[in-house]
Amino acid sequence: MAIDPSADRPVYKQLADLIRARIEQGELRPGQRLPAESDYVAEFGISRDSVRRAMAVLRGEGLIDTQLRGSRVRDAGEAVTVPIAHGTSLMARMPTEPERKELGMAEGIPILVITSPDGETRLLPADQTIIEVSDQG
Amino acid sequence: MAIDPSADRPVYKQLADLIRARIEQGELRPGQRLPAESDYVAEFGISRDSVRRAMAVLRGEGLIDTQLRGSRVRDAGEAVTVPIAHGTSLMARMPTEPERKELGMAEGIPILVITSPDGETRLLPADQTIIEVSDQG
DNA sequence: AGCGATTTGTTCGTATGTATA
DNA sequence: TTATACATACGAACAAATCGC
Repeated sequence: MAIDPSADRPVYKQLADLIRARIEQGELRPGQRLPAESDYVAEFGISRDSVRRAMAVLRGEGLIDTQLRGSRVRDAGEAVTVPIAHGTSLMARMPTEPERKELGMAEGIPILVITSPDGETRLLPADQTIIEVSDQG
Repeated sequence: MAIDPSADRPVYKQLADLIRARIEQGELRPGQRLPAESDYVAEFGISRDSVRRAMAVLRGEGLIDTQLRGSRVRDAGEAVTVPIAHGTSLMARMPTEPERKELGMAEGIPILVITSPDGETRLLPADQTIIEVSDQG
């Protein structure tokens, strides 16, 4: 139930699993503030370092967003449906830190690299984009 | 050139920038072993904590892969071109830690979620996949 | 087969800085 | 201004896996 420091799985991953489950089960809803790091320290008797690692895992998964004021469950937000046409190719990767800053993206969000038949490329934040294959570009 | 602890940018991000530049410039090639954490500690006179944070940044960007034996520059590898047809929709996100383990993926690699017109979904590791829009699925 | 050295993984502690309420 | 909460950075210790001898 709680966290077992003697378990095989590291404490911070156990906590990440626990919080992730609470998010997926709707116990923590999008936009909602998570308890402070110190709350988790007190609740489970673990170090702040372990709590911060757990938060870093969840940020890396794009599940939470941490500002200076605390962490919140990320809102799925409104994704724009982008139509792409025949001959277009597409891939996804993580942005580098400078790219991420440039695009004003949160952590844990991939970018879509869309290459048109003419060779032109677009970078789109994946959390705001749904690709739909259409007849016409 | 080196790392300036008094700079605005955090030490670990400075180191990440430095190593990333070496990778992008080909000074560190795909498959090549990076210096050990202790080497960077000695080279720049920074803490191991900062070095590990820098490595975590680069792992999160999918640029390096760290095993117990050390970190290596990730090989671009062969991506399979997957054709998708009209009516298919697509999005990308980071896998959760359990998903990542399940799919046997390295850190810092997004997954492509492809939904066919019939509602069937496929999960594909983004580093092995290039999407190509074709007439026929 | 063993055994030590290397290297990363985890976890604690402490301290200081910075932004927000 | 004070209190809260996260960000960065140092140090220390031990565990676990791997490699070379």
